[in-house]
Amino acid sequence: MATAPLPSRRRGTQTAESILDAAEACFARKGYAGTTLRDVADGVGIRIPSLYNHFANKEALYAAVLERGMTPVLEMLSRSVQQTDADYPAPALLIREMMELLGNRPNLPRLVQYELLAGGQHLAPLLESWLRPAIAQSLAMLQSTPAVNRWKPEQIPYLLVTFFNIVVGHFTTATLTENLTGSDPLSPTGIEASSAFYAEIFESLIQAIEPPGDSGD
Amino acid sequence: MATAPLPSRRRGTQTAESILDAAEACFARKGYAGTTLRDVADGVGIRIPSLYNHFANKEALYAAVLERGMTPVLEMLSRSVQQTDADYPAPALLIREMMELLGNRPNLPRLVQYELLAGGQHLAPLLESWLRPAIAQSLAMLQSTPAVNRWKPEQIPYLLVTFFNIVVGHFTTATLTENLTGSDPLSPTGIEASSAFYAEIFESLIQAIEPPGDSGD
Amino acid sequence: MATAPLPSRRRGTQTAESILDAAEACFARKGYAGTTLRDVADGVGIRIPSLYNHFANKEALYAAVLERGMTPVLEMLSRSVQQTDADYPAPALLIREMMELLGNRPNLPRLVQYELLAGGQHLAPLLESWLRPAIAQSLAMLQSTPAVNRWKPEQIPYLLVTFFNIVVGHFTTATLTENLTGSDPLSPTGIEASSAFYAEIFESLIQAIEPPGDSGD
Amino acid sequence: MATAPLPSRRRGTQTAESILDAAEACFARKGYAGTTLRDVADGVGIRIPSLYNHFANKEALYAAVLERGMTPVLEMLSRSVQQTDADYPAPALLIREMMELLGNRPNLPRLVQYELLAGGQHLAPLLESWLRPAIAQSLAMLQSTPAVNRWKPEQIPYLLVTFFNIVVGHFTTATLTENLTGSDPLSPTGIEASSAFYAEIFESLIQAIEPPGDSGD
DNA sequence: GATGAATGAGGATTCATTCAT
DNA sequence: AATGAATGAATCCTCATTCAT
Repeated sequence: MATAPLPSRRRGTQTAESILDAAEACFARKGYAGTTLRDVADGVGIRIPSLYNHFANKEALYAAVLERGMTPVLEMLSRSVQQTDADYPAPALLIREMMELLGNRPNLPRLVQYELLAGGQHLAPLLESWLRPAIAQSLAMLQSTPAVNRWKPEQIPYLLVTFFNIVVGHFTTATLTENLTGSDPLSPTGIEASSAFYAEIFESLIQAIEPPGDSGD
Repeated sequence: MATAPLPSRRRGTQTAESILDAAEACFARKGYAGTTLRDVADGVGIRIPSLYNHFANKEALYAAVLERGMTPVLEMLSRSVQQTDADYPAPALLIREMMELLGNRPNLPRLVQYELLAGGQHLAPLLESWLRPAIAQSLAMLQSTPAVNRWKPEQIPYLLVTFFNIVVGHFTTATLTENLTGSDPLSPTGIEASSAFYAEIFESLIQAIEPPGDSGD
Repeated sequence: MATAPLPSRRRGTQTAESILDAAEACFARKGYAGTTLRDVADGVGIRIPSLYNHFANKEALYAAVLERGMTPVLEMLSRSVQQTDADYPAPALLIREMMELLGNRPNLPRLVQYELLAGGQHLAPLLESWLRPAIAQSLAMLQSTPAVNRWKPEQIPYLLVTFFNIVVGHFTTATLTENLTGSDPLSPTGIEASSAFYAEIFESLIQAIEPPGDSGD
Repeated sequence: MATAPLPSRRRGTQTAESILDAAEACFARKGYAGTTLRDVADGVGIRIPSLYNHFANKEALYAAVLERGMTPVLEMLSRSVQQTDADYPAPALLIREMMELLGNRPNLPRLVQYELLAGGQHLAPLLESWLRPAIAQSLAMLQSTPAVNRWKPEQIPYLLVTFFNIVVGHFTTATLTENLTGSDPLSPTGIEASSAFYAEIFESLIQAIEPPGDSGD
C-alpha cells in the first residue's frame, strides 16, 4: 500500500533520477558532444521530448549530472580536510577513501576528465564553492607535514595536481592498464590494490627526505 | 626564390599537412565528436569538400592526426628504452625529454586523453607496434633499479601508468592548475619547473626505501 | 465539422499516406536514384526532416511505396488465380482487370519497371509471398487450356513473361505510343481499347492451333 | 611496326571508345541518375577529369552512348524495312535478327527502357531521323499481310508497340525470368529459344484469323 | 508527465565540373 | 591527353528543440 500509486511527486523525481543515471553513463562514456538526447532517452526507456519535462535542455541536463555526481566527492573532500585536527595520516586516508568512492561511481572521473578537456567551464562553479576552500586547507595541511622540508611551497600545488591526475587517471586509463596488466583495475580487487599503491606513493612523497650525506650509498 | 614555383606535388603535400595541423588542433581542443569538418576546413582556409581530396573521411583524418602526432612520441620512447645500457638515470631523463617534447606539442596529450576516454581504439594499432616492446624493456629496466626491493613486480606496471597519468595529466589539467597556482604550467618556465618536479618524484620512487629503523622486519 | 479536429493519431497516419503518395509519384517518374527527398517533401508540403518521423530513411520509404503499390496487384493476381474453377476465360479477364487496375494507378507499372531494371531486389520479398504460388497455379491453369497442344511446357513461363511485358510496357512506353498514334494510351479510352486488344492477343495465343494442312492459308 | 606506337589520334579515339564502353555498361545497369562519373572513370581505369577531354559533360557522354548504341539497331530496322520488296516473312525474320543483335548488346534494351522511363527526350532526335520513316513503312508492310483482315488499322501501331515491349522486356525482365524458369534467358540458348518463340507469336498474330465456324462476320 | 509530429540548423559526404600543371 | 586539387551545389541524415495533444 505504501508503494502502490506512489505520490506523483515521487514518481516524477524518480524519472528525473533515471534520466540523470542514463545521462551520467552517456556523458561519461562519450562526452558532451558525443552524447545525443536519443542516447539518454533510450537509456531511460522514454521518448526524447519527455526529457524536457525534467530538464530545460541538454546543457542543463549535463550540468545537473555534473553537480549530482560531484557533490559526494566535494563533500568528502571538505569533510576530510576539516578533520585535519587528527594527527596526520589524513592524506593517505583521503586517497583511499577517494579511490573507494570513485570505484563505486567510475563514471565520475571520466566525467571530470571530459569536462577538464572541454575547459572545465561547468566545473568552475562547483569548485568555486567547494574545492577552493578545501584546497586552501589542504595546502595548509600539507605544509604541516614533514614534507615541508622537502618540497618548496610553490611545489605543493603541483603535488596536489599530481595526485589528482594519478587518481583520476587511474579510471580513465583503465582499458590501457587492463591491456597492460591483464587484470581489471576497476574491479574491487584492482581498486583495493591500487589505492594502497597510490597511498604508499603519497606517504613516501611527504616523508622528510634523507639529508643527503648521511648514511647514503 | 627557393619557394617560388613549388613543384606542384609539393603543394598538395603541404595542403595535407596544413589540414593535419588544423585537425590536430581541433581534435585536441574539442575531441572527435566535438570537431566539425567545418572547423578543420576553416582552420586551413579551404572549403570542406577539399578535405576529401586528401583524406577519405573524418575518421581517416583523425587516424592520420593521431598517427602523425604519436610517431615522435613513440620513437622517443623506443629510443630511450634502447639506450638502457647507459648507467641508470634514464627514467628521470625520459620524463624530462617527454615533458619537453609534449611542451612543444601540447596538443598530443589532450589528443591521447580524448582518445583514451573514447576507448583507445585508434591508439591500439599504434601502441601495438611501438609501445608494447618498449614497455617490456621498460619493465626490465625498472627492475634493474634499486626500487626492485621496494615495489612488487606486479606493481611495476602501475608505476608506469602512474607516470603516464602524471605527465599526460599535467597538460590536460593545465587550466585547473593555472587557476590554482596563478602561473601557466604550459609556459616554458612551467614545463621546466614541473618536469624537474616530476623527475624528482620519479627518482624518489625508484630509490630503495630506507629500511625503517635499520634491520627491518 | 466532420473534418474539424481530427483525432491526432489520424493526422499522423494521413501524413504518412501523403508522403507515400508523393513518393510514389516521384519514384515512378524518376526512379530511386533520381528522386530526392526534397522532391518528396515538396510534394507533400512538409520539410525534409519530417519525412523521418514516418519512414526510417529513403530506402525504407521506397520499400513502403513498393509494398503499398504492389499489394492490390498481388491480391488481384492471387484472387484471380484462385477462381480458376470458373470455366476458362479467366486469362483474358485477368488482363482486362489488370489493365483497369493499372490504368487507375499508372505509377505502378513504372515503379515495377524501374525496380526490375535495378535488379528487383525490393520486389523479391513481395513476389516471394504472393506471386510464387500465383505463378504456380497460373501455369497449371494455362496448361488446362487448349494451348496445351500448342506450346511446349517450358514455353509457358515465357508466355507469362510476354504478357507481363506487354501490360507493363503499355504504360512505360506511353509517351512513345502517344507520339506514334496521336492519342493518349493512358486515357480511359486508350486503356479500354488496348486492354481489349491485349486480351484478344492473349486469347488468340492460347487457342489450339489449326492443324496445318487443313484448309491451308 | 604498324601497331607499335599507335598514331596518337588512334589512341585518343580508343580512350573515347573505352569510355563509351564503360559508360554504356553503367548507364544500362543503373540509369542516368544512378550513374556517377566515378563509376565510369573507374570502369575505364582513368581519373574523372580525363573524361572531360573526350566528352563535354555527363549529359553529352550519355547522349553519345545512346547514339552509338542505337545506331546499329536503327540501321537494322531501316534496312529490314527497305527490303520489304521480298515476299513477306520479313516481320518474323526481323524479330529474330533483332533478338540476335540485342543478345550481343544486352545493354541496349536496358538503356532504351531507362530512357523511355525518363521521358525518352534523348531518344527523340534519334528516332526522328530513323524510326519515323521506318515505322511508316513498317505499317505499310504490316498492312500488306493477311493480318489486315484481322486487326483494325488503328490497332496496327499497338501491334508494333506490343512487339517492341516483348523484345525489350525480354532483356529487362531477365532476372525475373531466370528466377522463374531456372535458365538464363540471356544466354545464347535462351536468346535462340525465345526469339523463336516470339517469332512464332508474331507470325501467329499476323495470320488471317480462322473464320470461327461460319462464313465470318 | 508523456509523446507524435514538425522543423531550423547543421553535419558528413558525394557529385559534376573547372583549372592549372 | 591526363590528373591533382579545389569547389558550389546538393544529398541523405541527425540533432536539439518546440508544440499540440
